[in-house]
Amino acid sequence: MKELAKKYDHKLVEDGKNQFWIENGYFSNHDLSKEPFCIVIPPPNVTGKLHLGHAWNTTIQDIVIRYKKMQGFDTLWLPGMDHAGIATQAKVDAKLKNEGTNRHIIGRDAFMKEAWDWATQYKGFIREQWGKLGLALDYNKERFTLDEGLNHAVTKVFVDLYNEGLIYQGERIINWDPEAKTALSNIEVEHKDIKGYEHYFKYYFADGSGDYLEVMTTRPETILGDGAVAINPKDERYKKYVGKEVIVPVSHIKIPIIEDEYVSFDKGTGCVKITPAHDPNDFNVGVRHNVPFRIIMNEDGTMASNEWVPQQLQGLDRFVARQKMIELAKDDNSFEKKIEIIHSVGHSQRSGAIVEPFLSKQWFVKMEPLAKMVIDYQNSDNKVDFYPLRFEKTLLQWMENIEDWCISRQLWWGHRIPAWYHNDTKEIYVGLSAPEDIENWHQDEDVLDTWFSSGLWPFSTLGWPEITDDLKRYYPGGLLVTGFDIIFFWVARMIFTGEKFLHEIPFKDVLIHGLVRDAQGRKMSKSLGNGIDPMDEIEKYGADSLRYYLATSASPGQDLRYIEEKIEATWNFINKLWNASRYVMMNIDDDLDDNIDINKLNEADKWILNKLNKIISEVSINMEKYEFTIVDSILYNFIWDDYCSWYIEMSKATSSNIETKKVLKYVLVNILKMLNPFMPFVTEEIFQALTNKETIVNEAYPVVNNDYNFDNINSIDYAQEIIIKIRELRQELEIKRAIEIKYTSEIDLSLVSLYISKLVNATLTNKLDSETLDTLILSNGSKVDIDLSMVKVKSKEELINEYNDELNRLTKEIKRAESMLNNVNFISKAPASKVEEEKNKLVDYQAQYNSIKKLLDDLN
RNA sequence: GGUCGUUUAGCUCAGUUGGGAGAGCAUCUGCCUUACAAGCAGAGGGUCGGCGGUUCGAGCCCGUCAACGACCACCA
Repeated sequence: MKELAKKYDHKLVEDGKNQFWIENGYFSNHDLSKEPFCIVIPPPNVTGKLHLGHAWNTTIQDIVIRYKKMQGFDTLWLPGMDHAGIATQAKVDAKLKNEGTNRHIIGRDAFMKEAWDWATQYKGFIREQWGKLGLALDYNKERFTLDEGLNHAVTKVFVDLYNEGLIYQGERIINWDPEAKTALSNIEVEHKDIKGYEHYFKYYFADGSGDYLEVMTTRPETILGDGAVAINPKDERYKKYVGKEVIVPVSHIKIPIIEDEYVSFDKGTGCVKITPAHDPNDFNVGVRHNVPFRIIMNEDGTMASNEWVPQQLQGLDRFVARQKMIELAKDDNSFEKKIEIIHSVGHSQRSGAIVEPFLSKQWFVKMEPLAKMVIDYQNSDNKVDFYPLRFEKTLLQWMENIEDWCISRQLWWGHRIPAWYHNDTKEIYVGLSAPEDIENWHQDEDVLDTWFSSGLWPFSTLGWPEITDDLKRYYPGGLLVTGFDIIFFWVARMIFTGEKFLHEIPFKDVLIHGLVRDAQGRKMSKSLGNGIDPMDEIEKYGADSLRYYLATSASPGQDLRYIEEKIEATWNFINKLWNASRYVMMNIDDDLDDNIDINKLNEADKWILNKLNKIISEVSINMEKYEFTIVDSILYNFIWDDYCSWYIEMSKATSSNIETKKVLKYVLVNILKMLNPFMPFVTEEIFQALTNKETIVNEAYPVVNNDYNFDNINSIDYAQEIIIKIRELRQELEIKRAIEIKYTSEIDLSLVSLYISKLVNATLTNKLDSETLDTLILSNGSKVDIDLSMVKVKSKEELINEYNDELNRLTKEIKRAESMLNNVNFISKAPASKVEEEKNKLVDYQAQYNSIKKLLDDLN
């Protein structure tokens, strides 16, 4: 038998094990005779290293995969990474800038090579980190969202949706990121409350009367794009001006006053500048009233150089231009005032730049029919089950109010849009491959939103659109695990693409977790510098500690506050397991056979086997529901209290008994198996040493063994009551452990007295001569006398007080039980088992009461 | 404005079909009892945010209020 090191050293334990699992193909050899169970990993971005959120997310998946494997499924956990369009391109751009160049200088091909090199490097980092975490991934099937196969899937989806009219090209106001110089989808815009100003301008009437309309804007630079001023048709204040013209401040062009229901009375001044090319609402008004679309800004957020923009403003950054506009308006007496406000402003999720509403031609996915499909699906019996359930509502509400999805991005790093334009006729061709007379065509320069390819991940990774064996076998998957922050970005899109193209939603269950926060409850972020590198924590506490801590510290859907003391506590738990295992191994021989003869078991053996059966059943139920915090409390209490503190200690009384040794080992093996999905490294180490088997990962999950159900093991409960009482007495009366204590009992304790003797050095005798006794009333009311003649005993008053306290407590309990049992409604409505339970309690309480009453009467 | 979450011991959090309030850390006391002092044994500490309702019975279900937080929408 291998030996365990004297000290638990997580580094020694974890070193090499992941490599061992991979080399033996434990997670990549697939037994096709078994039922398949598949999880696809949420592909991390190739932009950086994994953070604690990734560690949490992947640990949960790993636990489920390992659990399912032990349950006899052919599990596939498919790894991969995401090319992360904007994010990666920004990183590579920054790198180029550092090297004194940029992507326009080096050109598209050279840039793509740089980006691929970047991606390859970061894929390596990520794989290394996955290895440290010990993830049961099948690396043979690893994919990347920009792989050729996945590109094939992306193109096919684009072409099919285009041919069906669900993808279209349109000129619209989109969210423009002036820093990344690309369009964004609505959900890539984060609204933040920031300080700004309401600026009030005077729009003088063109008739030279000197009168004016007051117009408010938060973005004065857009005044130059104004094509009209609108008022509400029912607004009596302004109705008379409709049809007249006003003069735009600074640019001094004339624009008409129009009426539109869109304008409200109570917001601003009731007069709204209409800037169709720079505001989505104005765009709609502009279309209705044929207001000219005047683009006054460049793609980088500087002011355009055209007839609408005065010379002094051309080329200025939009925010500089904003101030300049105010100054120029003051000069021509058209600036009224500004008022400071806090308002919500859209920021690019990736670059952080303030998003500019921008008129531009982009590709869109028509969402309504797709969203309806998802809603219908969730109303069917086949629906995806969300854990926790409330996130289904989040998804559906979004689907019900969905807007079309802008999918084109003005980037290079991504899936090229499969659209070509004819050089002469301007005709559009959309297809799986380029037109044959390619010299007459040029391809759309843009790439697709990263989430377009991520949205196909559950089947593109399995080879779709080819109908591969993997696709047939592993689609749809069993579970998706992800954070609530990407339900819209990712989960929703996988659901409708899966339903649309494979007519089946890509997973049965969706398990949603929250965010990892710092000890103060703040988001971990670069700007706060409060991020924690999971690799540092693994170095300090081991992957097992980190995994167990993450998996068991928050209930599903809740955020997790990272508290270092708690991961220390987890380390202590593993250390406890380690030492208990050492004890077991020190006491059993290599040739111990595993067949337990139930006729030779001691009371404690039966007791722990009973408990083990009970917790196996409870743990299994909660593993199925992903309730890992509950699994934790069951296992933790069983291992630390029942197994270590009670059973191992009691087993020392019968340590030479061969059946006890078998039970010690049997229970430990089952513990290791139940802990294995959570802490694969240390359980592997102990299991190998304990059993001489090759690995724990192919073991079957524990099941209830009906041979080990024993009735009436309550003598151990009585023994525990006596042990606790004697420990209290020793503490209170300062009786050293070396001094033996004698006691007598009304009930037969012959089967358990050896444990009491071992644990608290107390001996069962037939009769006590001593006059100085303390008496314990067991939970069944019977009496145990404890000899205290060796110490100064309690005074009569102290005893009377103690007994009275006890009687008071019991009186309350009896009253409570009686009132319940006298309640006709309780008897008739409560479950019979509950009524029975209360009756039994009452009998015990009364027995205890009578016994103590008698003691008290004897004293008096 | 809409939706959702959180509120339980000093701190961080569990508590899932409603049936006598739990853990870790912290605090106090006593122990190196040969697996474990990163440990063992004991102790103290909570009218489960407020109010109302349903129920034989509510931390748990319903209503309402409050505080904190998240997301969505709007923002001339």
